[in-house]
Amino acid sequence: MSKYSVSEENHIKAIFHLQQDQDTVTTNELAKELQTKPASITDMMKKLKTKKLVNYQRYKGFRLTEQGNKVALNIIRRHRLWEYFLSEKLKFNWDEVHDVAEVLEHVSNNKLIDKLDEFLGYPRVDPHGDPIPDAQGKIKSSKKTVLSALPLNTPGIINNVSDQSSEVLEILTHKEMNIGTRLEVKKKFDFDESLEIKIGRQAAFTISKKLADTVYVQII
Amino acid sequence: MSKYSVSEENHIKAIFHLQQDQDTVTTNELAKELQTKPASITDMMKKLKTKKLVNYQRYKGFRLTEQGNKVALNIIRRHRLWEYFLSEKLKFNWDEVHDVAEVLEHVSNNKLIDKLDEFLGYPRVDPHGDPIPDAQGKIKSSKKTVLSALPLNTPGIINNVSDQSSEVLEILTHKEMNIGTRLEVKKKFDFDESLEIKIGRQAAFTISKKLADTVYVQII
DNA sequence: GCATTTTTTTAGCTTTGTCTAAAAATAATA
DNA sequence: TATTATTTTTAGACAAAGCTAAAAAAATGC
Ligand SMILES: [Mn+2]
Ligand SMILES: [Mn+2]
Ligand SMILES: [Mn+2]
Ligand SMILES: [Mn+2]
Repeated sequence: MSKYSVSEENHIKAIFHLQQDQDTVTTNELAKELQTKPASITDMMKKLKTKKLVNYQRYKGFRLTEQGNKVALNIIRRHRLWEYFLSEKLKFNWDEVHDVAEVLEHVSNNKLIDKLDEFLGYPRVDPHGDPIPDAQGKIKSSKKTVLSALPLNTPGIINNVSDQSSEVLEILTHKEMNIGTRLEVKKKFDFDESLEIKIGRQAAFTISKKLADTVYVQII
Repeated sequence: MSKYSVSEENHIKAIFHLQQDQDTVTTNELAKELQTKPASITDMMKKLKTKKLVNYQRYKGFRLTEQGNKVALNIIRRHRLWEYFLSEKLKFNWDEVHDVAEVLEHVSNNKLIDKLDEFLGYPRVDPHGDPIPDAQGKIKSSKKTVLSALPLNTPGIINNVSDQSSEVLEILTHKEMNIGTRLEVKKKFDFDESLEIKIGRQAAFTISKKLADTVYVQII
C-alpha cells in the first residue's frame, strides 16, 4: 500500500462517502463536497484513474475500485480513531474533533495507527457513533433507523448523529440524548411533525422533526 | 501567530538548532541538514525574510529573528510532546519516535497541543532527555556535561543522548544506561580512550569513547 | 595581491494542485 | 426533434517547492 498525497486522500474519502447512497458519483457533486471547482475534480479523477483507485470514463461519473475502497477505509479508520482519542483522552467536545481529525488522518504511519488503536482499547465506534474499520478494513455496518421513523413505543438506542455541528451537540446534550441512550417515541404530532420522546423514568419531552432527522437509533 | 507550511517549519526548526552553537548559519550547512540543495535554501531564505522570520543578507548567512525563534520553539514543543506521547503512551521505542514526530509536529492546532500537554501531565523532557518548551515558549536549559568529559568519581545523572539511532539505543539499553540513571566514571584508559563506568552497586564495565561522546549527564 | 577554489546566488525548468474561461458533451424541454 | 440549459472537460495560467547548470561573490593560498 503506497502513499498518497493529502489531496488525493481527501478526494478518495469523499468519493467513498458519496458512493454509499448512489451508484455513480458526479464531478459537480464531488466539487461541492470538497469545496473546489469541477475542473479540479476532472484533473484529479484522471490522476486517480492512472493509479487504479477509481473507475472513471469521461462524462460518465466515477466510483472507487477495490483498491480505492481499501485506501478509503484506511483513511476513515485513521480519522475515527483520532476522533475517539481527541474526545475520550483529550476531552475535546463532540463538535470539535472532526476538524482536527481531518488533519491527523493524513499521518499515514500504520504502526502508529495500530498502536493508537491498541492504546484506546480497540474502540468500535467514534464519538458520533460511526463504526471504526479494523486493521483489515472490516467495518461493522449496523442497520440503523432514523429517529423520526422509529415506530411508536419501540425501544431504540441512539447510535449515530449525522449532523456534527455544535448547535446539534448543544441541544442533544441539553436533552440528555447521548450516544447509547435508550429511548422510545411516545407520540407523533401531525400538526408540526414534532415527536414526544421518553428516556427511562424521566418525564416525556418534545423534539422537532428537524432534530429527529439527524439522530439514528438501533432497534433492540 | 499565522500558519506556516511544512517546508517553512522544517527550515525554521533546522535553523534554530544550527544557530545554537554558532552565530550565523550558512546556506550549505542548512542544505546539508535538510538534505536539499543550496539553491533551494536561498529561495526559502528570501521567502522567510519577507515573512520577517529570518535576518538574511545575501552571501552573509542568516539567523532567526525574535519572531522566528518563537515559531521555532512552538514547533519544538509540538515535536517533543508528540515524542513523549509516542514513547510513554503508545510504547514506541526510543529510536522510533523521532520520525513519526517529524510529521505530527506540523499539526499546528494550539488547542490540540495544549490539551495533549495537559493529558500527558506537563512533561518537562522528551524521551531523549531534551527539554520541552512550555506554552509560552520558555525552555529550561540545564547545563550538561558530555560523559566523556565527566571527572572521575563524580556522580552524574544521564540527561540526554544526542544520537537517536537504534544502534545507540541497543547498546545503552543493554548496558542499562537510561535517562535518569546515576553513574560515575571510575577510570579512563589512555590507550583507546575507553572509560570504566559504575552504576550503583553493580560491577563496573567499560564503554568506548565513541559511546561516551553521545551521552550527556548532569553533575549533582 | 592575484589566481584558484569554494560558496552562494541566479536563471530557467519541473511537478503538484489549483483556478478561470471557453469548448464540448449530455440532458432537459418545448 | 430542435433548441436551450446544464454538466463536464479542455486549454492555459499560476503559486509553491524543488531541481540543475551557469554566473557571481567570497575565501583561500601562494
Ligand atoms: Mn469526522
Ligand atoms: Mn482530511
Ligand atoms: Mn526528535
Ligand atoms: Mn518535520
